[in-house]
Amino acid sequence: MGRVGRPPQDPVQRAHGILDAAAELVVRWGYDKTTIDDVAKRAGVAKGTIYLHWKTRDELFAALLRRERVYLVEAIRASAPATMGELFGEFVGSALRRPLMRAALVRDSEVLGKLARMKQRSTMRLDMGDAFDAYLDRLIEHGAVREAPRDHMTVITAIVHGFVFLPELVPEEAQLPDERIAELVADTVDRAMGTGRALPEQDAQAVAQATLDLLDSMAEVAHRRFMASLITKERAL
Amino acid sequence: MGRVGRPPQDPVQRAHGILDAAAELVVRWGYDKTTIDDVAKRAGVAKGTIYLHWKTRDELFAALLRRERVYLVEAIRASAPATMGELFGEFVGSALRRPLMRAALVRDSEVLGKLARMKQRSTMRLDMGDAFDAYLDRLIEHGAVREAPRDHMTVITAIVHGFVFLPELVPEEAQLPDERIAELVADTVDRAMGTGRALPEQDAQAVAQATLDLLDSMAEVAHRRFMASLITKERAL
DNA sequence: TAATGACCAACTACGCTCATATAGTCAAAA
DNA sequence: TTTTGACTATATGAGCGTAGTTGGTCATTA
Repeated sequence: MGRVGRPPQDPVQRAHGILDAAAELVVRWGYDKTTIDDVAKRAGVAKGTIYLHWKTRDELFAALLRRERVYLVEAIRASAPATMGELFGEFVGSALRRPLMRAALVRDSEVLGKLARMKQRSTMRLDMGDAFDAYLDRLIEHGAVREAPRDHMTVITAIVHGFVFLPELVPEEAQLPDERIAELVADTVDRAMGTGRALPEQDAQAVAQATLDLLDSMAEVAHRRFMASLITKERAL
Repeated sequence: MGRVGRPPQDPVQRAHGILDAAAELVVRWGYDKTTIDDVAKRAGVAKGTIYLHWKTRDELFAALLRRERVYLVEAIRASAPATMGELFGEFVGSALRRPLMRAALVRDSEVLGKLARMKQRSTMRLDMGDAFDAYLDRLIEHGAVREAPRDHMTVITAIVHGFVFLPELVPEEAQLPDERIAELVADTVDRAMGTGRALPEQDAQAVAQATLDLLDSMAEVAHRRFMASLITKERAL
């Protein structure tokens, strides 16, 4: 009995190819102007194939953003931040470098189109939730973050967004390079949240470890969510 | 020879009345939906009268925003901030409370309409320019601001905007009251820019004085610009 | 069995017309 | 002399029919 039909592709690999195409087109033309036909053509698959992976157009783009988050977290993790400041500095620096992530954070309607006007996803909160609270507690234990004025998450949100929006706020000639912005974020976060005192080596190491642990956990969550959105159809491939 | 014609109104007072009407309507209906006829009716003057003050609709609204700036600066001044943190804390607190100022800072297109998409006015920089640089220098002299990482203005812009945008960024249930946000801004700015050391009484007073001086100079500039935009026609009234 | 692309219904964009609304003017009123 | 509001030219937008797209399906193909 000879095998019939064409050899099956690796679905994950194919999904990545489709997302690559989608990413390219969305960054160039914006969500509203990017059609499924375009994506299929660019990815070198038939339109129907895309619908083997995602039930709707929107789900394809949801997967795209989830993948961006995976890449972002991995990039931050790769830079091995040792303090909370470095963590968020790298977050902003990397986000500014990634057009899609930047558009998602700034809700750039040129790029996101109607997506920007829809549900304001928890892109910012990054689905950290509990994990981040636990991280903060660990830092407080080690004296890296003061307990005082509370609302840590709020302050960090404001600082991070303030710097992410910066390119929109200042005139062309006053723009700073992304790296410089990342430095300023790191410095500002550390000063805003820290105790001002230098940490004993012991504690500094614990903080670095806690930071990496947080990133690992975030990477894992992000990755799992992304993988789950690669095949949205009921039936497996 | 008996005087002919109707008694002239005080032009400045009348302009304020018109701006009051405009402010109310713009906040309620947005710039795009607010017509000159509406404004005239609400202000109790004829349409022609409005054109005695401003050559175009846009100039009327420019004057409106300039007046908002005057009120904002006066409100900050009235709170007598003694540190740079308090200065910007009060700035954000007051701005959040004033719908028009808030809309201008956030570029809320619901309220500003096409105005938001037009020239991004120097609303934020507040025409402080040189005065603010001089202020910073004075604070550095007195040890209230460290010289170090430079880009002070950039950092402050980011912090201020981050907190101004906060209500747009966090979900309903996590909203903080304006007063709390103002506190957090004050704290964040002081920590981000300060030296961490406490100031001798002497210097603290000098800082407070410098802050008031800055506000006075800003108030004066804002007021002059506003007055100049009350009568835009060539011929005096 | 896995992948395709022709197909279809729904939607969008567009050109056009017409009625209404509106910014700005100016002769007349007070 | 100051203020007015009827007046006008332009802008805006609703309505509508058509041409062209586009998201999503599924019988057919390899």
